Amino acid sequence: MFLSIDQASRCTTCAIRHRSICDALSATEILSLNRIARSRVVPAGQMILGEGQARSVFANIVSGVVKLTKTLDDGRQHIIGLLFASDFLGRAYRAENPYFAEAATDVELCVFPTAGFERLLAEHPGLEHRLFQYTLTELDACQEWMLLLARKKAEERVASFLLMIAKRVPNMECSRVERRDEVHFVLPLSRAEISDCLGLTIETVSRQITRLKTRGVIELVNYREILIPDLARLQEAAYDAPAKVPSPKARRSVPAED
Amino acid sequence: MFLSIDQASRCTTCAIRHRSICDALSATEILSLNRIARSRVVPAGQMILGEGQARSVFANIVSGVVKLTKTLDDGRQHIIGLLFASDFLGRAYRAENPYFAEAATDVELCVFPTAGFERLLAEHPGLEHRLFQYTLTELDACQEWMLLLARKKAEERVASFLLMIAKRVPNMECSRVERRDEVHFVLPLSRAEISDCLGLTIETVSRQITRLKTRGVIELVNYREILIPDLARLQEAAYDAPAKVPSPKARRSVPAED
DNA sequence: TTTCTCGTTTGACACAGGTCAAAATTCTTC
DNA sequence: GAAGAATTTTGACCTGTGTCAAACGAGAAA
Repeated sequence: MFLSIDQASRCTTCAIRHRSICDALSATEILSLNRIARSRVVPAGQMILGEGQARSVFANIVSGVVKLTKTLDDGRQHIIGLLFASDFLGRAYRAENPYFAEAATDVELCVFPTAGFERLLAEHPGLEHRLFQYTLTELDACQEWMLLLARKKAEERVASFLLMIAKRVPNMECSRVERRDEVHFVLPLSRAEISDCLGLTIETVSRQITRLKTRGVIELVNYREILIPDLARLQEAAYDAPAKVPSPKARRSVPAED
Repeated sequence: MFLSIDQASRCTTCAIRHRSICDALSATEILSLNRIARSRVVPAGQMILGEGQARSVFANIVSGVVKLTKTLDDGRQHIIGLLFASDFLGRAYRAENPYFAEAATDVELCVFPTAGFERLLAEHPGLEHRLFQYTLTELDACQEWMLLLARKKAEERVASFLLMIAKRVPNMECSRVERRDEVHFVLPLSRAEISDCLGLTIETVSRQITRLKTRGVIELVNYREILIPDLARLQEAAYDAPAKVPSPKARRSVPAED
């Protein structure tokens, strides 16, 4: 399970080095992390971290997609987050992990042992600072997603989801020449998983994808492979334009004087 | 707007001292915060912080309830969070504030000027650590709420909301003697605001409250005042029992070997 | 090739929750 | 107190999404 990698070169050749938690760390901090890091490959569908599991796991996602899920005990479930390459997995300072982490695709991880990582966190304020920054970004994304779940219609949700994927999944092995504004990607999730992201059913997701296809907003190469001819049109379908200033209709409050 | 308070005694007599961000800070850190803090009272309905506003505001909520909202530009809106006494308002390290903050009830704040607070944050790792902890708790709550928005039915949502309020709003000015397990509180939000928390309409919230009343799970003293005869029953109605172990129906993934 | 399985789409129908409108209650102001 | 405004409840009806079931691929195995 643990691949042996040449320690000296690992971080210098790391593909996510400058986008992950490791960016903006001091040389000492990087070195300390490097010393305890272990590479690990997890096949699609395998559990990485159990909900309520005693201790957390800490890891950078090097490649692939990880899904984080929460479940009600009658089986209703929701994917509270997706982790892509350069994202960080693991909840510091929590005795129990509040969610369930599973590889959505084959995943490469750079794993840090729990005890060692927590020690480093205590020793290096720079590392904690970086993790704090990352957590704030997570919180932003989570609050944005709440708005989607609370107020967007099915078609807007599906469009928003595709937009999010288009922004984060790199256009790998793409045979055709890409035009400007054209995006091509392979969905890392099944329809069932997409519906668990969006608070919908499989059927509704499928219908809305068909609808977007019919309207020409997206093209399906096959079930998993999607081509976006014009990102702007998808963005429009996603209603991805939070108001800068609250509209008069929605707001009634008095502006602050101070 | 800025009340003058005796600096020396402010923190020692502070009601939220041991629950807020200020708890677990060193004497030096508390003193530094105290030095820049200003007390401020905001009447219900007044805006505290605008969405996308240039710089953030930092403050402890001393009393009252603050609502944080996000709005789509056709007026659809959602309350992404409520802040109660001892909670912290303000997003560090963000140039633009991602939400809109407004006093839901009359609110007492302990405000820290932006520049001063950020300087303290840089100087005192202990303060940043505390804020990080707080942010993690916020993220937990946010992810829990996502599950509610994605998968709970209207009645469960309303029950969950009342449960959350029952846990956080102290039973003030309660005339009748409280029995064991009996909770009594004044709703800090209107039906419209509750519906904006739950991703529902006013009418649906009203109907579900009526339904809970009919079933005897709650009692209405008046529109705003609610009595919970038995918290356990409300908890049941809220379906507030996330699975510890994913149910076989919902999960299909292979457990990790490692 | 055929057959099987799994994931996806499509169709028919039901119902939870949304929408619109009016009545009831509470709060505010005079 | 009365009058008016605002909030909440209730009712009637409608629609978007869920549910159930069947058909349709696309791979995998034989």
